[in-house]
Amino acid sequence: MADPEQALVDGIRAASRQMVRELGFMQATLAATDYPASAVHALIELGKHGSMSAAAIAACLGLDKSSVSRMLRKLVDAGELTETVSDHDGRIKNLSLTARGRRTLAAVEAYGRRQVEEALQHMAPEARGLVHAGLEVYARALAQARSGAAGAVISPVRICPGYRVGVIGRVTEMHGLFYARHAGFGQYFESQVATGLAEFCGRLQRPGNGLWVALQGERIVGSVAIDGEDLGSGLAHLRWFIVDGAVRGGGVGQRLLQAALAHCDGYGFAETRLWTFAGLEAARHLYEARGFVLGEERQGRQWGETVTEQLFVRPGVAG
Amino acid sequence: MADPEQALVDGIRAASRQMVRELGFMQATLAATDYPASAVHALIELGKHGSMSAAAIAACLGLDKSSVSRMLRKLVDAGELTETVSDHDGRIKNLSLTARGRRTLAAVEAYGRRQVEEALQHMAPEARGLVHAGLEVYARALAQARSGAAGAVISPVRICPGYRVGVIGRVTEMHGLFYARHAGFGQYFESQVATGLAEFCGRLQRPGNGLWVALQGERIVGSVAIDGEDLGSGLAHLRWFIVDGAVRGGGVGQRLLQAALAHCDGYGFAETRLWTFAGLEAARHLYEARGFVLGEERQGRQWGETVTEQLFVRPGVAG
DNA sequence: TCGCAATGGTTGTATAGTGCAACCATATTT
DNA sequence: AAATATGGTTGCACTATACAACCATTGCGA
Repeated sequence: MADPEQALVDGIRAASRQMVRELGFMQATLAATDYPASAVHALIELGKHGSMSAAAIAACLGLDKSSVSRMLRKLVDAGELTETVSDHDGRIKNLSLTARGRRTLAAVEAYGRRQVEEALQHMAPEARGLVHAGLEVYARALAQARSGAAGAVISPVRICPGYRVGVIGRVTEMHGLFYARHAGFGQYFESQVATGLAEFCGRLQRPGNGLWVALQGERIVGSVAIDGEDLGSGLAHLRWFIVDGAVRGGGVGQRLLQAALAHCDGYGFAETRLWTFAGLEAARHLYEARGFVLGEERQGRQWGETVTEQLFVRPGVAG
Repeated sequence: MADPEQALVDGIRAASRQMVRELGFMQATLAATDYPASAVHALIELGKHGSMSAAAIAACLGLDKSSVSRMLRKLVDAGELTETVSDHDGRIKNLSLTARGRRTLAAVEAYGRRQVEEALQHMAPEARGLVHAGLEVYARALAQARSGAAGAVISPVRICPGYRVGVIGRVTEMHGLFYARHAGFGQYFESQVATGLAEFCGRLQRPGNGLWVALQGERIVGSVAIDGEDLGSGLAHLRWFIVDGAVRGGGVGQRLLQAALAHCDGYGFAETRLWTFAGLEAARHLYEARGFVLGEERQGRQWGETVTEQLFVRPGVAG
C-alpha cells in the first residue's frame, strides 16, 4: 500500500470516528428523546417506508429480531406505533406510525436537522456541497463493499440548463482528472478545456448554444454543451460531455445527452457532431444508443499523448 | 429555511445515518475484537496520544467517568494497558498501551483500514479525495458547533510547487465561488480566471514564474502564483491567490504567501505587485504582514459589479 | 391431502455496558 | 488550617442486547 493511500485511509478513519462521536452515537439515548438509539432509528425507518414488518426493521438496523421485538413492544405501548396483522399473511404484523409517532419523529428530525444546520453554520458555505457529496459517496461505497448490492442512499441528480458559478472550473477539473487517468493528458489538455469553455460561456446566450449541468444538491457532477457556432451553420457541436466518477453509471450521462439532443432537435440542427477518443466504451455506447455513428478516425498527437480521435455524427430530425 | 437548504441537510443526515450503520457502530462489539466499542475507541485514543488520564479519555469519548473507570479496569486486567501513578499529581493514573495493547490496536487498525480500503475500491478513484475532505470538514464543524472549540482532526495541508492535474479547474472554481459570494461576480469573471490561468500554466516553466498549491491529501485547497512576465521585467505579479473555505483560517494562506514570496526574493525581483479588491480584510492582513503596502485604488466595473480595486506593492530584498 | 421445513414473531434467561450517587485520596485555593 | 475542586473507584439500578426455545402461520413436496 503506497504511502499517500495510507494517509488517505487513516484520514478517513479518523474523521469518521470523530463524526460518530460528535453525533452522539455512543450515547445510550439519541436525538433528545427518551428512546434508545435503535428505537429512534426504527422510527426514522418507519417514517421513510411507511409500513414495515418487524423482520424488515431488524434487517435494516442490523439487530436481532428479539431485540427488535421488545423495542417495538415498548414503542407500541408508548403509543408511537400501531400494529395490524397483515391480511394476506397471518404471521406478519404491519407496523406504522401513529399520529403521536409522527409527532415524535418530527421532533427527532427537527433535532437532527438543527444539529446539522448548526454544523453547517460552522463551515465555509462553499464546503457544504462537498460534505454532502463526500458522505453520500462514502456511505454508498461502504454498503456496496459489505453486500455487493447497490441499494443505498443516492441523492437525486437533476439536469439544469445554463451557466452557474463554478461550472467552468468544475468542468475543467473533471476533464483534467478523467483524461489524465484514462489517456495520460496533462497541462496542455486542461488548458485547452479551460480556455475553450471560458470562451464558450461568454457566448452561451447566442441562439443555438446551450449548456447543461448535472447537479447533486448544489454540486456539479456532470456537464454537456452544444456549441451551435464553431462548426459552421446548421451544425451542432456536442462538447464538454463528462460525468463525475462519483455518480458514473447512474444514468446521469444518458440524461445529459438527452437534454442536449432534445435541444438540437428542437432547434433544427441538420447534424450533431462530437469528437471523442477511442477506448472510452461507456461513452461510445451512450452515443450509439442515441443515434450517433462513427464517422472518421485519426491519430492525434496534439494532447501530449498519442490517441485515436473519433468523430461521431448524428443526423438531425427530418425537417 | 429555504428548500435546497432543507434538501442538503436531509441528505447529509441520511448519509451519515447510513454510514454509521455500515461502519457497525450500533453493534455491541467493534472491529473484530471482543471489546466493546468504547474500549476500542479508548485503545485508539491511547495509541494516538501515547499516555492519558482516565478523565481525559472520558472527555474524549463523551462517557461518564465511572463507565470509563470500569472499562479501563478490564483492559488493564486483560493486559492491554498499564497504569502508573503520575509523579507530580498523586490522583492521576497515567494509562498507556502495553506491548500486547499495541498489538491489539494494530489488529483493530488493520481491520478498520481494510474496511475503508474495500469501500474505496467501490468508488470512483476521483471521488476519494472528496470523501476524505467531506468527512473531515463535517467532523470539524460538528465539533465546533458543539463546543465552540476548534480542536479536532485536521489533516495536514502541504504546499507543493508546480502544475498538477486539475489545478486549473479547481483554482478557477474556487475563484468563481468565492468572488460570486463576496463580490457578486459571475460568468465573465470566472471566464477571465480560467483563460488567464490556462495561459499562464502553458508558460509556467519559463524563468521567474511559479505556481504553488496547498494540498490536503490529494485535494487542492489553495493556490498562489507568481507571474514574472506579464508586468514587465523585474516585476513579480502575485496572482490566483485563494484558499478554500474548508481550510480558511488555518494558516494555509500564510504558508502559500511565504512560498511565493520566498521565490520572489530568491529570484531577485525588484518588486512584487498584486491586485485585489477592497473589503477582503483577511487577505489584506496577510499582505500587510508580509510587507505589502497599499499603492493605488480605483473603481472597477469590468467584472460585472462595481468594486474598488486595490494595488498592493512589496519591494524586493535589497540587492 | 398431509407432513415438514421455513418464516415472522414472542418470551425466558443471562450478560454487559451505562449513568447516578456516594465515596476516598490528593491537590489547590482561601 | 479549612474548604473546595479534581481524579478515580465502588454500589446500585437500569436497560439494551444476544441466544435459545418456543408458538403460529405459511408454503412446499411427497
